[in-house]
Amino acid sequence: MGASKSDSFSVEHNEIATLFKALSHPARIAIVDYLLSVDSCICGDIVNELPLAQPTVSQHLKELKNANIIKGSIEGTAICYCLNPDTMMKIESYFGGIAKQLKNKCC
Amino acid sequence: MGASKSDSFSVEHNEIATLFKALSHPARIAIVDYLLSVDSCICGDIVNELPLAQPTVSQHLKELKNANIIKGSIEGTAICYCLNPDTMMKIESYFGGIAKQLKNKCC
DNA sequence: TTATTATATCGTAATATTGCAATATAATAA
DNA sequence: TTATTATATTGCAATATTACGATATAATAA
Repeated sequence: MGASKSDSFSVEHNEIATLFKALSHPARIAIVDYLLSVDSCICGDIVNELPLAQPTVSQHLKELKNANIIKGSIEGTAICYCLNPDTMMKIESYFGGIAKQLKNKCC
Repeated sequence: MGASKSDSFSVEHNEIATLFKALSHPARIAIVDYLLSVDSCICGDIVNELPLAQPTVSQHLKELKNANIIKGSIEGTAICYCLNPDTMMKIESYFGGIAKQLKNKCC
């Protein structure tokens, strides 16, 4: 074995884990951070921001896009990426719920 | 190549990514969920809850412990695990900050 | 002491991720 | 049409993760 036994877990648990997996690499956190710091949506500038080759950045962007953390829209020759507020809010509310529950129970 | 180029990224970005990596597996999300649902802190019951062998669960618990997401205390022969509220609040505030910033900027 | 019970570690096979050079695709510009 | 520019995909090597049987450790019970 070696593959993750995702079938054995609930859809919800898999969804949350998939979301975190997309955010489990420093390059992808750096991309999210950069997209937050930029007023307008920037595309290939991300490649210049990161210490990684263009294909590697493209791969990371793809993973973020698959997880619905970012959205990309075509603008002429370039592609403009930005954060997806819906997904961010989803994660926030998940942890908001946990934080609320933790205030009552503790060991 | 193949290894993550963590040295090329900031300590902050690496820390957050490490935290999220600990939550990037459905089994570990299930553990967090279970610890939330249980009033008192439970130990080896986690093994019975999950569809995984004991060594595999132990390994997942170790990763959550290393990331400071859970804490373990010895209770006789057993070990009692519980969530670490500090780390949970840290994650909550990370997404809270993002949510706040996203309300102004959007594409 | 010798069980018993609970958890951790070792070793290893299967699989997944990371990174990049080379190349492909797609849209505009000349 | 042929560049040029921007991004995506392919293929592959290096490394990391996942899972578990076997075994080790640690604390109590008999």
